[in-house]
Amino acid sequence: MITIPKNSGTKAVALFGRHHDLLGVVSIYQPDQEIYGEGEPAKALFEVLRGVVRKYKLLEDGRRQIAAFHFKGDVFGLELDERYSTTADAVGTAHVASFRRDKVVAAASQSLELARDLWARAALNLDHAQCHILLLGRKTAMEKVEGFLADMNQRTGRAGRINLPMTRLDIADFLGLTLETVSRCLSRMQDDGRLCLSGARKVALRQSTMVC
Amino acid sequence: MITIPKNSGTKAVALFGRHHDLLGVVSIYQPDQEIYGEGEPAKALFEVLRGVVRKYKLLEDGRRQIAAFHFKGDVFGLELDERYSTTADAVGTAHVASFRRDKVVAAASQSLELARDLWARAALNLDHAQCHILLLGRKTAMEKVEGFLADMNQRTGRAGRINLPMTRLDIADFLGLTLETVSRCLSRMQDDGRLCLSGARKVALRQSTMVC
DNA sequence: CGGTGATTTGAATACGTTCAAAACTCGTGG
DNA sequence: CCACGAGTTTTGAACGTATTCAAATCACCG
Repeated sequence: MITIPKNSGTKAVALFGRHHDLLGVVSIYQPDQEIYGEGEPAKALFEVLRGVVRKYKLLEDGRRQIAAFHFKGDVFGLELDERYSTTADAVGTAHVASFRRDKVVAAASQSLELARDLWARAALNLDHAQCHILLLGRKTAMEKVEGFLADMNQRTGRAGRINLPMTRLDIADFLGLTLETVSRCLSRMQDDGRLCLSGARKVALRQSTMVC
Repeated sequence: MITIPKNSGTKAVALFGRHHDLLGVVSIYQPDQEIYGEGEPAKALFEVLRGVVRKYKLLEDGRRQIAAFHFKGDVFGLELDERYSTTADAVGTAHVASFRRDKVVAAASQSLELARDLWARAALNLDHAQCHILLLGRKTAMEKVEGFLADMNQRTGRAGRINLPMTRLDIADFLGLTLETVSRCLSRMQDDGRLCLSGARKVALRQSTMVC
C-alpha cells in the first residue's frame, strides 16, 4: 500500500525561494516515508523546506549506506539523469517541495541565474560526496564521528549546540560503522571532556574549532 | 619547480568530440604530473583523450583517498564551483583536453544539447561517487576488489581481459584498503579460479558476470 | 643481465564488529 | 502524575577482518 503524503499539493513555493517563475508542490512526509526509490524514473527534483531527508543505497542482504542527509535549503534528486540512483526518505516528519524536471530544464534554459544556481548545487553535492569518500575510505572511527559532528555543527548547529534528528543506526550507516561503535566514540569523547550529551540526541561541543 | 606539460597547446579538439563551437587545448601530462590541485581556482574543465587520470584528496598525515579514476572520454573537473575540491594527476602518460570554464558556460547557454550533455556528465560523476560511497562504507575487502574489477571490466575491459594501468597502492587508495590487502584478495581470487593474473597488471576474469 | 621499484607472502597486532544484556528515553494510558 | 512498554542507547566481552611490519620474490627498464 502506498502512503500518500499529508497535505500533498496544498501550497506552491519558488525554487531556492528566489526563482519565482518556477513553482514547486509542497508535500509533508511522515517519518520513514519514502520520497523516491532507487531506479525509479527521475521525474522531479526536491528542496527540503523543513525536517531532514536521508538518501541511501541498499545491498541485497540489507546492508545500508546513507550517502547524505539533507537539511532545510538543500536540494536533492539533482543527481538525476534518467533514474534515481538512490532511495530518499524522511528521517522525521519532513516538508519537501518538488519541481518537475522538464519544467526546471525549461526554466534553466531561459534564466542564466537559475542555470548557475543548479550548477552550483550539483557541484556542492559532488563536493560533499568527495569529502564523504575521504571520510569513509581513510578515517578512523573517532575521526569519522568527529567529522560528522563538525559537519552537523556547521550545517545546523548554534554555537556548538547540535540537535541530532537521526538515530545512532542512521549515523552508523552514514559513517560506515556499527551503531555500537558510534555510541562508544561519543561516550569516549564525553569522557575526554570534548562534548556533553544531554539525552542521546542533544550534543554540546566543547571546541567548536572543528572543520570538515 | 613547475613542470610544463609536453606539447601543451599544440592541438585543439571539440568537447565530447561533438561540440565544435567549443574548442579545447590538448596537453600531454607525464606520469604523476599534476593537472590541478585541490583548492586552486577552477578555471577549466577537462576531458581525457588518452591514458588515465586519478582524482584524490590527502589528509595532513599523508593518507590518500582516490575519489575516481578517469579514462578516455571521461570529463573531470566538472565538480567545479569556485575551487577544485580534489587534486588530479596523470597515472601514466595522459593526453588531456582542457576547456575554459567561462567559455563552457557561455556555450552552454547557447546550446541546449551542450547543457544537457554537461548535466548528464555531472549526474554520471555523482552516480559514480554514490556507488563508491556504498562500496567504501559497506563492502568487505573481497567485495571491494571484485567491484573494482567489475567496474574496470565494464569501462576498459575486452571480454573479461583487463589491463590495470595503476599500481596496487593506487587501487588500495581507491578502495580504502592497504596495498597488501588488495594483493591478498587478488591472490585469493586466483586461487579460487575466479581470475588469472599474467604479471601484476593483466587480469583475465573467469566470470564476466560481474556487475557494479 | 643487473638493479630498482612493485608485488607477494607471512606473522603478529589492532581496530571495529558481533553478540549479549543492561540502562535509558519518551510517548501513552491508567 | 506515575507506571508501563517499546524502541533506542550504552556498555561489556569475545571475536574476526584488515592492518602493520618484515622479508622474499617478481618484473621491467636500461
